[in-house]
Amino acid sequence: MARLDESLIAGLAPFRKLDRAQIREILDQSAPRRHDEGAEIFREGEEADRFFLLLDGFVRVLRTTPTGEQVILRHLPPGQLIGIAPAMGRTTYPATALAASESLTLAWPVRLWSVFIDRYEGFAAHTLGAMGQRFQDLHDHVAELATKAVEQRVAACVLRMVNQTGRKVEGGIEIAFPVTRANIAEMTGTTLHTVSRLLSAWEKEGIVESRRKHIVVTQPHRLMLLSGVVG
Amino acid sequence: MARLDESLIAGLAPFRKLDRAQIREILDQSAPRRHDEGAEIFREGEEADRFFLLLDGFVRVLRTTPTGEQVILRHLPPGQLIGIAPAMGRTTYPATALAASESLTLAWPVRLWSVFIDRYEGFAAHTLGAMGQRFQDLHDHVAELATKAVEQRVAACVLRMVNQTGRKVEGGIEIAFPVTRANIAEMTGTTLHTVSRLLSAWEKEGIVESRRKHIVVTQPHRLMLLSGVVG
DNA sequence: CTCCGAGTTTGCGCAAAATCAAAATGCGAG
DNA sequence: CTCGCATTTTGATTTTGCGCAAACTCGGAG
Repeated sequence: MARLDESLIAGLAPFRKLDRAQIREILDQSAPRRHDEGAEIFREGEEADRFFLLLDGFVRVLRTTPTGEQVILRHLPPGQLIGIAPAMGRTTYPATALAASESLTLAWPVRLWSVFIDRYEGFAAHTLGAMGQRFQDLHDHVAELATKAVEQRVAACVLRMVNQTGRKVEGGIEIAFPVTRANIAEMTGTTLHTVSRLLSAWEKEGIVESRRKHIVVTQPHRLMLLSGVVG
Repeated sequence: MARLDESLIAGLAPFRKLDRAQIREILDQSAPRRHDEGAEIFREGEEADRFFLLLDGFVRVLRTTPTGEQVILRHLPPGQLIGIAPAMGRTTYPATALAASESLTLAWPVRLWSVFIDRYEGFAAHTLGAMGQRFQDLHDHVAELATKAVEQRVAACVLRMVNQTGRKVEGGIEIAFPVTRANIAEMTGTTLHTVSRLLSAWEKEGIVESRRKHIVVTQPHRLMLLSGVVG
């Protein structure tokens, strides 16, 4: 539990306004869970009977199309509530959540949702704020897919991951969780072949360095140019 | 105001659980507005100082990219609350809303939002439900853009409009608000040329009929096949 | 140490769709 | 009725990026 304690600071954003006793109350009702990399936290279509707080690690939210392809909708960093579909009146999860890296969550039975909303000040506001942010992201994502060329999309995708989760290392900024070419392809609506070609080209240009499942951006500003956020 | 009265029945879904006196109370605080086709209801980036209930007509929600292209994110039918970003902690509107056809809205100053939430039972639940639905739609939209080929996307887009707003006419189902080829292109991330070619081809096949700004689907099941919702 | 498999790289040809260009068609205003 | 503009259609050309195929590389299991 040393790991848990150390994660709590980062992970308790939704409960920021609460006092120590209230936090204890909430934690006492939760079940901590550890998820290996790649493990399924919940699956699309399952009965939505729990919601989670991501304490540590990263979660990939994806959807499987009727024809079997997977689309990665979003990555979530620690501190986010996940699986909150039931709060929006859904009885089943609308997407699947996988641990993108070894992760730590707290899980609560869904009936506690309304209790939390009623009892803890700031909880509802925090949730709505998070939903607003996710709307924003989804709108961006749609706009990007609809207007940008493949290279721009991939550049924007890498930048987004860097912004959300980048950590400084010598020589650049690295993405803090394992990402394969195929993952990036699933996010950007292209193929792993194309992603591989682009990353190779960028590596030749000195814009990024990548080992397997692992990307370091050495010249973020040049990626920004490619992504077309500026003229 | 005859028009308004007649619209109220359809438009008051968010207040379904209220009694007559409560509805009167709410209406008394609202300002009705008429919007011509193409008129702007609110604009991306503006201070979000009001929210709206769409009583009649259809609203197009769109976003303008830094490079000037427009992306249509969604169409909203009567009965929907729009401009509810402030409820999610935003101070500015995250997208632009245009009247897709002549429309009628009620507008409230944003400070009433929390009053409504506190005072009227079912209001919060209705809002959350609507947000859940929009998340679902956005996820679908992303998945569609990411995995489907152009013809499938356009087919799915036409079907979506038909499902949301279709009205039966002799010979098929028509989309109830004006849509141009360019509009469809903005929704599906393609060009109006391609959309035009597809619609022409479908017309030759007898799947749709279209005059300008106006589409009637005569064989929905064949569009479904094209959209790839089935194997 | 070697084997194996997941992940990655690369080449080539092709089909889909964008772009360029131009004409045709309606619709509404005067 | 006619003009002008917005919308739509269509053709020719070019580009993009996907599908297929094959090879390579790294890292871990035995």
